[in-house]
Amino acid sequence: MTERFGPDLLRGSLDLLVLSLLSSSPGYGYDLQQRLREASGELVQIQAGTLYPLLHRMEADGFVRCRWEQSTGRRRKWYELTAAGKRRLVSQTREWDRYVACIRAVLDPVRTALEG
Amino acid sequence: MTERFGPDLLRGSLDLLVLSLLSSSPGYGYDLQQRLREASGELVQIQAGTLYPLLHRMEADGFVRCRWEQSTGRRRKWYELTAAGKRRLVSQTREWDRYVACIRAVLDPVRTALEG
DNA sequence: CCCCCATATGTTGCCATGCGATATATCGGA
DNA sequence: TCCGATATATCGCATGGCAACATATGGGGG
Repeated sequence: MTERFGPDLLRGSLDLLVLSLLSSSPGYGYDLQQRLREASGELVQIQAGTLYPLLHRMEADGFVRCRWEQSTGRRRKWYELTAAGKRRLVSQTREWDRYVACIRAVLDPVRTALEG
Repeated sequence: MTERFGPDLLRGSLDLLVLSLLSSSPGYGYDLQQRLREASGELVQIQAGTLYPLLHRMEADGFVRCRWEQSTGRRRKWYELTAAGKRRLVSQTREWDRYVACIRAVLDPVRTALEG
């Protein structure tokens, strides 16, 4: 099994990943944790101590809205994207793409020197 | 002019970028700052308060070696990659590629839903 | 029936690091 | 002479991922 990615890498896109998961369908913390783990091929395992504060921040920023679900067995806090959250997802995705392209532009000359 | 990238994004690849620049040719702090600015199309402007500690860290880790150059006018501290630094560059590049591919894998389903 | 594990959410303190501000010094040109 | 670019360095702040810990409950096996 390949190693997990370090905090410094994750820092750049954890918000975006969660936004993206919520865009597929609403979810609660523990659920998002599993979905991310699965979707990333076990490579991104967001910790509880990271995820819950992150969700709280997003709620404070108005990107998600949440509601408690008590009826069906377990007590769960369901999150869904707001309109602002959807806009955020789009802009964050663009930003990420721009960033990746930019890094590639810096690395590529060296890369060809190394491999070519 | 497009906006600069935030600290959280930079965190994932600043080391790699500097390693990459030094792999092309040795350089001193201020020089690397300019080279990175240029190579990134003005998008990555590493601050002095970021760059110098970063270089010191890399030296402590044995990835670069440095020597003062006083003779030609200005006092400059030239850095070059060590063998460990070159190995580091290769492994960090691979790690970055793996990461980008992983994020893409998570984002792509949503992306097609948004745009397609 | 009880115990343990998975589920579920939360907080606390630690640590790494990018950044703005500040300090210091020198060179060259207006 | 003075100012801006060059050049290196450090300090304190804010951010956020993480391990550890706290708490609670549901369900299955012994």
